[in-house]
Amino acid sequence: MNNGRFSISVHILTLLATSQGELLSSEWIAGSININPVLVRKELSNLREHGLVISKEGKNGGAQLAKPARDILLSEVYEAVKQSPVLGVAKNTPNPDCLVGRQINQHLDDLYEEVDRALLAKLGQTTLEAFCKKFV
Amino acid sequence: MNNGRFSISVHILTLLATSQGELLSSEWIAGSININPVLVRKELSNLREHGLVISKEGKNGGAQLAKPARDILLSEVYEAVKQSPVLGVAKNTPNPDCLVGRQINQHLDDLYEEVDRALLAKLGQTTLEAFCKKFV
DNA sequence: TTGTACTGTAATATTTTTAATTACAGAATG
DNA sequence: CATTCTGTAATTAAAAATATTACAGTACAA
Repeated sequence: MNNGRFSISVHILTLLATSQGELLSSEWIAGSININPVLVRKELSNLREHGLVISKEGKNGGAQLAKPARDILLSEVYEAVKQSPVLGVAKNTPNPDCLVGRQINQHLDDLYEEVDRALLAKLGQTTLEAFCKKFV
Repeated sequence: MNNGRFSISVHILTLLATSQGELLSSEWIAGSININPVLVRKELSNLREHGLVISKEGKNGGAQLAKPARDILLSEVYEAVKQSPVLGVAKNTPNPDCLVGRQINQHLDDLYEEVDRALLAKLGQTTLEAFCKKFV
């Protein structure tokens, strides 16, 4: 769902934020997270599309933050990564001959969107900078 | 993660709540959700352990709510079903030689717990009864 | 101007997770 | 005592998440 990718993106952004604007390579980042560099590049690609990082190709290339850590909210990271509400999309195909079955997906989806808004509000309380300050 | 199971549990409870205390069989419930009856029995088993339903074995057996729908919060359903925070457990095994890698799992877990509390607070605003009233 | 060290991305394979199925013992009813 | 349920374990199948391989393209630097 969203999980692993959120963790990975936050990890990447934390590394970038704590590296004084230096360009970090996907290989180096992958070494810190301990995952495959291709996955890192995929996440960087996504973060780039969402305006959170920029990257430079070629020798001595790598990635850096697109804006100061204090201007990045964790809710933005979540939005960049999320594909569906945390509780998921109601995806069963219930029996349409049943009053409950016929309507449940709609009601669940409504509920899931509400929950997601609460979650975004919570994540919006923390900036990347504040998160990074926890690392001592 | 938690997703499919939460949907299924809410569906089950909605059926029970709208059935006037009648005992519903797992087969019947499975027909409304359109999933395998064994999965329904597994979820019922879990809901029973959490005091939300009671069931009766043998012929003409089935399940019913353990208490009135107005006394069941959706947060209770979520707690009955959840195995880990919505955003997951930080489960990578990052590089301990890296300042960020060494600490990130702890900080992510802290964050995920906070988020989960916000989510529970949100779900705690809705009773099963209120949810059922949406079905017309 | 060419070797080297990167990124970007597609395609494939592997692993993990989730859901479905099969199987059967035990309980309650009529 | 046959029938219709539940409860649960074990197995299989399907789906999703991750990892790997492969390689074209870009930039630097000697």
